[in-house]
Amino acid sequence: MSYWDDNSMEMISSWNSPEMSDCDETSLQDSAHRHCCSLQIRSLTLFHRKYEVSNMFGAKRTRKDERVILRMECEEDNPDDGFQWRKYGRKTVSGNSNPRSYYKCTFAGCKVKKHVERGADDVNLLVTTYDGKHNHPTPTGRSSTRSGPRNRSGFSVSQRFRGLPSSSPACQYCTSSLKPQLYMTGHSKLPSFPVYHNHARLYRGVQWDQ
DNA sequence: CGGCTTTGACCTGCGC
DNA sequence: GCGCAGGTCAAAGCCG
Repeated sequence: MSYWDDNSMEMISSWNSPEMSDCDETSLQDSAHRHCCSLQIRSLTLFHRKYEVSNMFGAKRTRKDERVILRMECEEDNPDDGFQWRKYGRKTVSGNSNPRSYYKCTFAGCKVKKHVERGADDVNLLVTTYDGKHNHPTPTGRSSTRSGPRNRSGFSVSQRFRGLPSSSPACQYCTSSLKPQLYMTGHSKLPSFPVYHNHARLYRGVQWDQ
């Protein structure tokens, strides 16, 4: 890998196990697979890389300390990453007919935000951008006074699969070579380009299994 | 009733 | 300085 720090080491070791697959319709119906995927998304939140790469798009935007962009295939609009988010906005951005949703971490005092959007040419491609650094550990469960999970959009698979063990058995679907791909980190604001599945490889700062 | 999403309006930063 | 686009706010409505 061309970059290195303690945090990234933690992230890399987390990502290498277990395998992440492309979440096709069939595999997403398997609860073990969905839980497996959610664990790996959670691992990504441990990754905080210092700003160190140039902005290849030439955009001159205000820097923020931490930004991580995750690209993956998933049908969930808001897949579980281990934290609880509250949706505060939704916007259609130029170049992408799919709206972008904005979320804030609901933990008291935590100012981490993220936004999620679908790929312009592939609705199964989910691009999640994290802004900031959590100042609290990953909650063990969703803090909610409600007795049961809700079905409305924005709630994660973890609520539905909370009963699964934290170390789920090997996932039968997680054998694909396609992994969720972190393709840009440390940039302040997203350049206004549509997220095309076939072109994302050009923009990634980090590519898995290279 | 509390906490959530939705959604239009507003704010702000950047490019020209 | 202006216009555009991204990001945020907040009221209204929904749901358990």
